[in-house]
Amino acid sequence: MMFSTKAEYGVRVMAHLAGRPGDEPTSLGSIAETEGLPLAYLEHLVQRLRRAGLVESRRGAHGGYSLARPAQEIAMAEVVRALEGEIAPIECITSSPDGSLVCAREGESPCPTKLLWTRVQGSIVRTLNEMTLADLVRPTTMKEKLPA
Amino acid sequence: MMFSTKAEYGVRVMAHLAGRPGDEPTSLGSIAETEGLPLAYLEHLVQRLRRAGLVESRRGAHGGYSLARPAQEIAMAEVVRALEGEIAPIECITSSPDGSLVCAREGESPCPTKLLWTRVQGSIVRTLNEMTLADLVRPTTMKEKLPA
DNA sequence: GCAATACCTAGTCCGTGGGTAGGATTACTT
DNA sequence: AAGTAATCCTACCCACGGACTAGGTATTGC
Repeated sequence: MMFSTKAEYGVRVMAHLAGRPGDEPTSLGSIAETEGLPLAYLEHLVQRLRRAGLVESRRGAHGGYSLARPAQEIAMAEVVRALEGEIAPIECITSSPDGSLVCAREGESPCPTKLLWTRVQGSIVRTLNEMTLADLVRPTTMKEKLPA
Repeated sequence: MMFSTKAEYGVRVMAHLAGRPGDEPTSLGSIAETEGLPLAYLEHLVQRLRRAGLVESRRGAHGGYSLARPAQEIAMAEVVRALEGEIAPIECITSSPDGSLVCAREGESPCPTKLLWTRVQGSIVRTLNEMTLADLVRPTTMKEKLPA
């Protein structure tokens, strides 16, 4: 697999929060329980989400987490990036501040394989940007419903 | 990074082979030297490529490796799959024999996140299938040439 | 004050990536 | 026949990160 459980669990937490439309925060404990995920581990992940400004927290009793923005304004690329770090298929491909793709292997003859990895990265980032959290909680096209 | 150096190095080896159009095999030693990669490690990778039927080998003196098929008939998805194993963004998403995508988490309520990962996988596999080895050695569009 | 929660730091365990080492086999060359 | 250049194969090693666990501190509601 190419993404770790950090992305998997983290996305599930976000989807869970998006499903609770009330502005009352949801405790991580309840999320961990209903999702069947280890609480202590989720704490790490949700911190990443918080530092990225994707969720807000309220401490103390009846505290918990809630989305920092409406679900349809949260691109999945942000979520995955917050959880996994920069999205790059291989190390030598990273995106510079201006958004263009850079090959880290500088002086060398430009890797003939650069074209491949840039395209792969492009397609990943594009699909991740096209989807928002809202698409997860109420899927846009449900045509591929599983047969019995 | 989402793919390991297995994919990176392996693709470079394939691109190297594609650049040597003669049917004389190329020794791994010379590839390792010109590409600046560790020979002993490449030996492992190239075995995967061989077992996948992507390269052919000739043993003994003046032996080496050559492409099993013309470069334009080798989809990069095959290469990456041979090197990295099944292409799946996360563990629960895998492709069944008939090509459809399956969520491993069976009885459970189908992960609401499935839609996300299937799309991501779909876009990766699609771009990887659209490109062939030939595209790497003589890129189709060379517009994004690096500035001095 | 007490309980429930978020927050923080540290540490553990284990698999895998990224190699090395060393030999066995095969085939060309002389 | 010997030597040598290569593939092939098995085994091993080490460091790093993923996937947690543990234990404490700070904050808030009741």
